[in-house]
Amino acid sequence: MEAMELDRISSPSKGKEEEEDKAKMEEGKAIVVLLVGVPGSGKSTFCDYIIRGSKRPWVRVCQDIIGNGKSGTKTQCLMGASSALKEGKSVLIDRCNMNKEQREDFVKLGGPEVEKHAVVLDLPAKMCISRSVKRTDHEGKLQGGKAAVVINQMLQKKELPKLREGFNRITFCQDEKDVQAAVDTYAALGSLDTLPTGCFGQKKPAKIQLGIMKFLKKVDSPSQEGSERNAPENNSQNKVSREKDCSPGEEGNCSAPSDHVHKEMKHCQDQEMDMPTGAISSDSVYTLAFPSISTADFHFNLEKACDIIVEKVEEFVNKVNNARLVLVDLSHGSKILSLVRTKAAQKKIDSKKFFTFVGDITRLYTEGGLGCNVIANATNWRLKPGGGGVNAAIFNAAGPALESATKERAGSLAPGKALVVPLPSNSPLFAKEGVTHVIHVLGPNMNPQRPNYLNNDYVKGCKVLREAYSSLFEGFATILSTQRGQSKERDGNFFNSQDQKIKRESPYECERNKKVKGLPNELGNDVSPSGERTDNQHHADNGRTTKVWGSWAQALYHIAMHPEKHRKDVLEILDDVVVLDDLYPKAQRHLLVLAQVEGGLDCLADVREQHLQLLKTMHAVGLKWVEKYLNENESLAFRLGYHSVPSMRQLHMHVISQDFNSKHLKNKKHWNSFNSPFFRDSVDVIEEVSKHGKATVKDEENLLNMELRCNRCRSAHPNIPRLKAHINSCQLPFPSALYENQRLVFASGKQR
DNA sequence: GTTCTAGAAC
DNA sequence: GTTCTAGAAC
Repeated sequence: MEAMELDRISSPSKGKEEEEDKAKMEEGKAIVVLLVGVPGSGKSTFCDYIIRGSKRPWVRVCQDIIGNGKSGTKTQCLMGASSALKEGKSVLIDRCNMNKEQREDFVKLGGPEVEKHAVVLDLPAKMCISRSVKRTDHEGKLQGGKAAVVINQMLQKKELPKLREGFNRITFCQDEKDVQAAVDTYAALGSLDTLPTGCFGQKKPAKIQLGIMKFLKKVDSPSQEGSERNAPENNSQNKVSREKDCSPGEEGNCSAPSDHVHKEMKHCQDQEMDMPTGAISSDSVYTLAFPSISTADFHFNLEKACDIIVEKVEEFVNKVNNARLVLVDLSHGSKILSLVRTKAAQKKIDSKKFFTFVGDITRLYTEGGLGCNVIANATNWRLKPGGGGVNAAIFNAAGPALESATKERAGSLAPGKALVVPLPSNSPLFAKEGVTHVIHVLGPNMNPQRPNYLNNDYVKGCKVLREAYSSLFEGFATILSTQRGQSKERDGNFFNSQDQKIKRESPYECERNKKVKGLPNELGNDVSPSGERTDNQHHADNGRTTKVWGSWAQALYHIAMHPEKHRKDVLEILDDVVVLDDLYPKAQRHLLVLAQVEGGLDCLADVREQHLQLLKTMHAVGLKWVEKYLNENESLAFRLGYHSVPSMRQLHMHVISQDFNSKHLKNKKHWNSFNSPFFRDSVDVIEEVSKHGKATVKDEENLLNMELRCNRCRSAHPNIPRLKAHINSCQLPFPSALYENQRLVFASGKQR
């Protein structure tokens, strides 16, 4: 009797209709849905609702009753699921499935023909415990006081599912609304319907501020505040970065950065690569791995090729943040890698953004621990598998999915061109390696045995090779501009990407819109509301970032261009700077020193070595005003600096007193824009530009969103009013770094 | 009920 | 950049 093993609830269709449904099933894909959740999270109810309302035949496999109505084993569940799949039914796996090990055999069920989904019922522990404690009729006999102990133990070991375990789709439910939405989604699924792949419903990790609230309730009393005051700044920084490493939904239950990062960093030490310690973790960085183009089978001169690689890499890395390039070669003794490393070091290319790596480009993640979203393929003009080198390896590793996806887009490729191909999710390269795109690129050929032979014409050859790398990196840039702006529907979870902030109502639309409204992305190219690039509005020229500035963001630009027309608004007009009070001062004294240059010097990212003198002038003018203000009120202290990513166009330096006593300081962004690394001290900017020809900008969104800490004692505060109340009276010294290098300017003889 | 935050609109 | 305001947090 089936009911003994499987809690089968058939579709509402009966007789003839059932036959029809069965026939349809043979065309559509069956789905295995693994429920993931502790007892009391509502897994059984979830299944019941789906089965009750669904047009698709479902079978619920419940470990609690699979042993003749009693608790059974995982193997019994696997067998039950397998036989249901053979009948063309979709399966709901109703067991806790709390860790990867528990899930892995289910993910293999039915092979690639069967879709594997996970639905995570990540409801508040309190709720699950209270449900379990109350119930008296639980199938698994887990009820009463025992439930609380078991649930707490399970939660300690909780391991949220990842796409890389082999799931096509993961839905995270963190409240009843989410659960209802997931039920509706699955219940509405007809036999032929499929659901989009990727992670859905992940929300922001537990807010840092919540933790602070709990903390403050216990310790925010005058007598105890000292201990917090003494907390070194580093601790707070570390705390934030660690919490950002949490998987979404972990609610502070995280322990360490992902295994992947460990693996990668360990690998860095083992491998022949110049990736420094402290390099950007792949958690947050889009990575393109590429082989040397044309130097293998196409016999292109190595020296010349290396020069071009370094030249093109330099161009690209100057344009982007938070993306990196990796030159990959199979051979440990690769001459090309060592040449490129040397040249890159000479050019002082940021080794966080570019490094070399020895390994198989098709197994960078699984064998090398290096997560790469995009890989480049040195292909042939027919865009076909074969040839023996990288091209054969990539087509082979990616399976037929890549070949057909490529064919859909182009039939051939000219030398110097590149073709971006999104990798279908059924490609093993996507599933195992986390590669979302392959960029085919064709370089110049110096091999008489191959097509398009250039007969040693290196003038033309170098031109084509340059073009090839430009096309490749532009292709990568296009991926960045769309992937960054849009949701991470496909690859959102593979490398545990940061910035998984998704809104409640319509996660993907909102995320996309937010990016449009927000700061420019790394290339300075915004994304239109439809998610497409609007090239008529955005462009990058000569490495300078550009973006569209709203009308409200133009005010400073107009003043800089025509200061004489704004005499009433400005304090001082000099040859190349204009000084004015900030219209909404965030402190007792807050003025702006505005660069009076034409040609679109809009922000710190646009600053180059040629602007060094201007930066020094701006600093000197700022100091002159500071001196004046200190004469008026010697109790003040000042910082001079820039916002990493300003809201207003035209390079401007803030000169701001550190009291932050202002009615205009209203929100977290205001505070953190002056009191986190987002604020770049002018002295540091000048030093960076004179040493490296450009300034560091820290434009991570989380900097503006980080917890609120006193700029003197670094104590944490739950909200702006509380912070303001605190800073109003805090007299402790500023963090020591501010006293170095004259970052903090105060009246001589006065220790602030 | 009041305070506060954060997203949308400008 | 600010203002407005819904709704979350208290």
